[in-house]
Amino acid sequence: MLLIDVARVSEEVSRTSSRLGKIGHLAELLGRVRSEEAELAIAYLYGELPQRQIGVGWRSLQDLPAPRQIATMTLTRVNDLFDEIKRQGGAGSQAARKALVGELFGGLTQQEQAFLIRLLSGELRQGALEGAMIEAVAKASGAPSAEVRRALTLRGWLPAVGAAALAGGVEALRGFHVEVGRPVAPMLAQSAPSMAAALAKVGEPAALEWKIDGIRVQAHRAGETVAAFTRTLDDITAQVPELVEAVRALPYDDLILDGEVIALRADGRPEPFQVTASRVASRVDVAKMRAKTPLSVFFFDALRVAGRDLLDLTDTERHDALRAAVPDNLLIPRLTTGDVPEAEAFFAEVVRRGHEGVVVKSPKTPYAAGRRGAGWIKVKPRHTLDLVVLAVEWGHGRREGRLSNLHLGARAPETGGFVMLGKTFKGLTDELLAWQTERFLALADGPTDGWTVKVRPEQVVEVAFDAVQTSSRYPGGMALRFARVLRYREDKRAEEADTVETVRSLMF
DNA sequence: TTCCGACAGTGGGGTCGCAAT
DNA sequence: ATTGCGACCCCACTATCGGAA
Repeated sequence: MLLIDVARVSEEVSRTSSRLGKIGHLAELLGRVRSEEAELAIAYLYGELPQRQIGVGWRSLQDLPAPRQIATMTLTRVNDLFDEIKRQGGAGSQAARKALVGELFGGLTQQEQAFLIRLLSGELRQGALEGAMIEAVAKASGAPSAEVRRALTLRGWLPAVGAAALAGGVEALRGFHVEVGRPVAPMLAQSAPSMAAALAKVGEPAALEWKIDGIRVQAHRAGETVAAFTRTLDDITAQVPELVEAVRALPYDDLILDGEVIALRADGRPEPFQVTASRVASRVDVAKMRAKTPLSVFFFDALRVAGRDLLDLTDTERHDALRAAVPDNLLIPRLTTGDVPEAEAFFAEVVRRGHEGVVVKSPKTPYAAGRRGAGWIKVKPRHTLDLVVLAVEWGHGRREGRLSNLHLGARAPETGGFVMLGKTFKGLTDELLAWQTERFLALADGPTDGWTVKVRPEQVVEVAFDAVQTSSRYPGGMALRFARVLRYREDKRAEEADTVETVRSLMF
């Protein structure tokens, strides 16, 4: 199959607003792809590469050769070039990589180039990704989408599942099973603004668990072999020897457990997320890092114990199996209750201990792998500040032509100025986007680089955030984590905004 | 007919490792 | 030695479609 066929379908999908329409276009292409190229077609059409990454990002996609008129590039040839690009390494590799990227793009038409740029920069922006592709595979293969989802849960790579479905239908999908050593897409949590809201969503009684601010890890053990995978299924076994040792010491040798690794201080309180992230990301001298910043591991779910798959069991049943396999000191603290005051006391205690919040779990739900199911609801405390908008950036995509991303500043009374604490684009409705575009154009002040519009510091905005963290990027040495807009404060003047000192007092 | 679950999009700060400067 | 880039860790929130109620 030619790349142009895929690029054309992608464009068609972009133009179609109906979700069923998008699925139809995708399925139509899957219906005519040769089986050897099915995996490639599926991957490219939902924004993935079989290579996962090839070391080419937005910067490497500048200054591309002129397009050709005639489309001749096949999917197989694209894949071969991706392989070659990925293999480049060592001194001079950037030049070699650039040459290969040039060779690839020099063989493409305008439309194909545009498609590959979007694919490689991770922004397909066609309104259809994995969810739509699952349905398209189901439609093209004649298999129920639930079967496709199930196989995907167990295999973790949709192109492989899709190719199997297209070749062998439901029968082939049923051939996928849990394999120790191959990660399962982890279940994710929705969020709620309060414990009461979370309990109401779940329906009481619920299991409450500490939410600790570390790195999600899925641990596998087959015999004496242990492996650890992140949320995106990357193998980080080498970076977490503490986990490997802990799992190897368990009394079962055929296991898949779900948990979190985190760096704790000597007094048991959590280190800031940055410390845990630094430790887990370090690959060069793990032993040295470990001596300085040891990791603790805590488990909260079990997908397989003693060779028995637990995915379809209820939360309660899985937790019983977990407790049988893991000693108490490796378990995330948990309380089952339907009582709101009791739940709120639990929440307050978790926060008092310095942890991130609570996950409220429905006792009856199975492990909804890869989904943000209603079975898990996270609740976190929320801080707010009244800050001043210092500048605004033009938006992309559906926000094109709107001023979108706000630069936020706290008041610095001693200088009479403002200190930037970060940016946010979250929490804005279309109505608010329209309003702020007009408002900030009216406040525009000074030269613009065509991207960022500086404004007179007069507009106060109430911002919610999770924490203040140390920052080497911003002048105050601190930045907001997960900042989002709550509302504009038309009743407040900039001189009444929160100060840098107030923000500093919120750091831990 | 209305409601709500699932998805996709729009970007945020921080960290590491590597190659180029 | 420093800087830029790619990849990946954490992520919140809104709009939209279409099936559920």
